[in-house]
Amino acid sequence: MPYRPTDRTRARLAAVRERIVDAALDQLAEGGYASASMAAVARRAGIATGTVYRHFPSKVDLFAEVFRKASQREVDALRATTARGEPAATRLAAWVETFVRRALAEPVRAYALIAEPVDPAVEAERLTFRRAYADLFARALADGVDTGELPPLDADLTAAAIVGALAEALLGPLQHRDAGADALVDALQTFVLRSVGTANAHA
Amino acid sequence: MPYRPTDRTRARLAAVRERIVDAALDQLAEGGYASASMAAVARRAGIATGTVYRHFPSKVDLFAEVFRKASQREVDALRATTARGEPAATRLAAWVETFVRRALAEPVRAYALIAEPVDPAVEAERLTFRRAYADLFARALADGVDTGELPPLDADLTAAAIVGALAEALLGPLQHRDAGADALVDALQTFVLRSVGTANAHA
DNA sequence: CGGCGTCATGAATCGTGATTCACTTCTATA
DNA sequence: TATAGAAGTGAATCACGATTCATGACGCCG
Repeated sequence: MPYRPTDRTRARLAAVRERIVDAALDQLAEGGYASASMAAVARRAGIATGTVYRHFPSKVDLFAEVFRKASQREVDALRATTARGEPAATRLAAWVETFVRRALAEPVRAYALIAEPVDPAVEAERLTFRRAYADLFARALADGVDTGELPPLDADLTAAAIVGALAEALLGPLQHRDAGADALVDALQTFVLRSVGTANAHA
Repeated sequence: MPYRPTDRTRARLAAVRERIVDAALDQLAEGGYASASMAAVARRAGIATGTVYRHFPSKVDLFAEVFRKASQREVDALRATTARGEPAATRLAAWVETFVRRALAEPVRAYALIAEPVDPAVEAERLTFRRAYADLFARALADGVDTGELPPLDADLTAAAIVGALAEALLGPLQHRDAGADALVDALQTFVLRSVGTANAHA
């Protein structure tokens, strides 16, 4: 029984794996998916190309994890801004603001996560990103409908529509740093709150 | 001066060019962008691969024209449903219905036009598609604001958001033929009309 | 320490599909 | 009809980046 990875080794491997995912995220932030070749990711992680394949069987698998991690991070950021008890309108407004400001702060990464063309197989994984958002919104919407705060609506469809609206509305601003973030936040909050039947735009 | 293309020849060349574009559109409808290789388009048009290059310098140029033609066709379909004098709410509701039903009728093509991953350079051209829609909506919104029918809003941003909302909300239904079209139309009309501050969902 | 796997390496391989080009077939004139 | 060029052809070329794999280095156990 000449070999059995020890804890120390196992920990080092896990660290490398994480370094690869982080490198991929950084690469996305810097040059988008187009720049995220396996060679580029490996170089950034400080390892050889082939080593990436000791941790992920394929590029698709790697980016599945990358998108999963990014989704988690973004959704956590939204979650942190409000608690479940607060009025639905307040929560939605806060989420829109956070979503927009975070996207504008990291436009290249946001574009890669939201809309940049990726391989079809990776596209499927990117859906986790949008779905994670949509789920969050859908739950808040359903709560709002239950409490009578919001009028009846299809929570899942509406949530998807909201996510699509935010993404599309951001596409222009993500490329050309034109309008002020404040105005953008304001206009999108108004749009979203109206879309769910809440007139009072600002809680 | 031994050769100079005659009118007859010029017309035949134009016809071939158009046949190529139509073949590309058909290919999109049948197998999406993923299936639309230059060889496949050429085969469908009944010509050799190299011949395509006598009409378009590159695949990007070909698909620029393809998306332009598709956009024109779709936007014309929306335009045909309403006239400029009608109430903004009526027009929006009609457009949503037409948009959704046309997409559901040709899901593969709709997916290719709306969301399928494409080469980055082609992606830029696909924006013409979304932009054409957004422009149409933006003009109607601006009119509605002018007449006082709609509350003040950023017409361009709102139009983009609406297009994004429709596209995203359709993604699920385009893949899995699950819910009924009627319910989808209804929910999206409600969403859109609310989002522009018009409570009376159905004109 | 000695030897058995693992791990890491990165150059070479592979697959894919756009693009090219040497050649053939037409078209339009004299 | 003969000829200069244009149009059509499709197999070969090319580019590109994911993936593989022969080789060397290292960690683990007796």
